[in-house]
Amino acid sequence: MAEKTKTTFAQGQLRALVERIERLEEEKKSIAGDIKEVYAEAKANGFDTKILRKVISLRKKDASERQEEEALLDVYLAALGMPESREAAE
Amino acid sequence: MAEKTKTTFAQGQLRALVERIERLEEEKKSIAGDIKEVYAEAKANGFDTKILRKVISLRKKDASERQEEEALLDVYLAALGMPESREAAE
Amino acid sequence: MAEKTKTTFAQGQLRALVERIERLEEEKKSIAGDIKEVYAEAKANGFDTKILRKVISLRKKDASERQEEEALLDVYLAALGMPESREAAE
Amino acid sequence: MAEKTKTTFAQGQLRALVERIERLEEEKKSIAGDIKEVYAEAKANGFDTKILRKVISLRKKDASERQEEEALLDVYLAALGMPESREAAE
DNA sequence: CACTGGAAAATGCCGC
DNA sequence: GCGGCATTTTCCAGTG
Repeated sequence: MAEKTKTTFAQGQLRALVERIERLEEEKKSIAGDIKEVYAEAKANGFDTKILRKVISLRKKDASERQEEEALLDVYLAALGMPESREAAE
Repeated sequence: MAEKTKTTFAQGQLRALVERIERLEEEKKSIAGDIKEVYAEAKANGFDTKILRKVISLRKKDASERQEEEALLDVYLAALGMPESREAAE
Repeated sequence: MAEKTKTTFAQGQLRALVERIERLEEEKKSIAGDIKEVYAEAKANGFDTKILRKVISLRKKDASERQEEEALLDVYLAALGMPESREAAE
Repeated sequence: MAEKTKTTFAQGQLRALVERIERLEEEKKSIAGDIKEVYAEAKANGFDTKILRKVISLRKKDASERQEEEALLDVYLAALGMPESREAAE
């Protein structure tokens, strides 16, 4: 029966998708826990975690800003017909 | 010079902490990307991602509800002066 | 001078917005204080505030669960191509 | 029956407390909604709400607190060899 | 007074 | 591109 086969197949697929997602979210959560532990350790060593978080977020911002610059640079280089020129600059 | 040694040590510690955190956040982000990919794949196979997300969140909610029930039980037991009664249930 | 006028106008607007927001946050804070007082009064009358808080949060959760169910229903109806079917139920 | 009277009284009290708290939380929520509206209006008038929020939160913090945080942040950033990183962040 | 847990705020993400 | 929603992060009050 074609319909049933299709439905069954879709069910199996769905099940597999849900499992994969839940597995990945599990991993993500676990890593989040690890991060928390590192902050706890930092605090135990006398660091101010609030400031530490700010430091991390500043560095993140710097990085993404740099990425933007690089993306823009790529656009300019591409416009000049020099698409791979800046590979070496990394 | 003791002070300088201490400062240097703290610097090294800070550096190490920042690196560990950033490494872990990298991993977390990568997994988030994987999850996104699974949703994309689901969509490509004809699944409605909005519903799929609902399914995932419902299952998550069921899990947290169970936890909430246990927390409530703890509160009630504590209120009855039986703080450790359900230790064994863990 | 058009530019200055525009700038001045924007300044006045900004000032007004900030004042309105700060005023509202003041009110919000005041109400939070009232809530605190009610809990204090409850405690003075022999109620266990921890349990009281649980009760409140459970009732809140029940409410949001109802909403969640309706949202889920919407998603399903939409998936079945019946986007406005339950408008009347609001 | 004294016990029953006491219990009934407590029930009525509890009910009243719960209602008062829920009423206040309702008001609080309503004001939060008003605040959201003001931000929406600000955005509609061309203001960057993200910056606007930052303005509000800066005004909330008192000056000396801000100075302390900034000083400590500078120390951390200097330890990481990023002395100028936070110029732009404010 | 430090810690934990829960509320509020902020950010990011998805679909339209 | 934006508005709304969900997640994440931050903050704060209560507790021991």
